[in-house]
Amino acid sequence: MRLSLHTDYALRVLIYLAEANSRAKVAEIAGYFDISRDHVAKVTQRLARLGYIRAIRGAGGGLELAMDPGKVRLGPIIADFEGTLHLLECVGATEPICCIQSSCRLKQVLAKAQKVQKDYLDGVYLSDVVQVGRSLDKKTK
Amino acid sequence: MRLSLHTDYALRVLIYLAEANSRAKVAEIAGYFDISRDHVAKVTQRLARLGYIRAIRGAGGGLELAMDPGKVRLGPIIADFEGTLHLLECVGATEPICCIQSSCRLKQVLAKAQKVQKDYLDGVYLSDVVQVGRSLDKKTK
DNA sequence: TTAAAGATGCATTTGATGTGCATCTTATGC
DNA sequence: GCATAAGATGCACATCAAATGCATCTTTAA
Repeated sequence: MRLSLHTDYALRVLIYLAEANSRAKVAEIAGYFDISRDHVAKVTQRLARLGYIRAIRGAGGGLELAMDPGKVRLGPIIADFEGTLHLLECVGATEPICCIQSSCRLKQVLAKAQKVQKDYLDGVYLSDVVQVGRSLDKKTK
Repeated sequence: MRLSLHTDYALRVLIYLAEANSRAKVAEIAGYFDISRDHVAKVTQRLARLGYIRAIRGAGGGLELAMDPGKVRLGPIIADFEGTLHLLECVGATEPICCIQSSCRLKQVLAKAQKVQKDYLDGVYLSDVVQVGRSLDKKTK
């Protein structure tokens, strides 16, 4: 029931970029959150491939948000970074998994439980969780 | 985001007992679901301690529901078997975990996401997911 | 052409979960 | 009261995904 660290980092990177509102380097973000550079790099690659951020290589490069924070929903980001969202195996299965499946409605209940959460998160935007333009206390220049 | 197998088994045991509507042995349940006996035993111990079922030792013993299926909510069972339900560490923390915590509202959003799911599951009862009195197709015996 | 910055693959570590085994305790019935 | 049925419990090991660090490659601005 816990989200992976990658999801955590993905959200934090987006929040950082939204608040900084400018280009930032991987090393800078990693330093700010005191996380491994490698980790942040892997997360940002994925965020870039998914279209949330732009990664600019070369000197003077860095990362920037590629979308308006008011248009970035949290639900899909979490879904992208968490592989399966199924609470139990049977929820996503088309074939019967357990032998009482014919009678039990657990599957539908769990599917609904996932949906109410997903629906809520789909209604929350990046702009809802940040203070845009706030000046971040940079730890190191 | 996936529930542990113990939670899965706990729910299945309760469903089995509710449908069987009679005393059942650990070995019988394990056989029915084709699961390790040891696993079921551990789950049932916990269910017994939590008051959901009664475990009767000795010859002629077995397990029976200790509560009316119409009064057993799924939410608390899942919460009992899943240690932490916090989507991210910061959600359950009282101390600041990450350095943007002062400004970010991710914590509140994730807490709410958990709550909508929990609220839904709290409104679902064991009796909602079973067909009480249905005769189970016993595999053996 | 050099140096800055991100991209990528690999190898290793770690921790939680799952699994089986051995043994103990309790209760029933002859 | 002894033998047996059944659940309780602790220990050791296996397994797998997540996390982590390292080395190297690619792109691009100055």
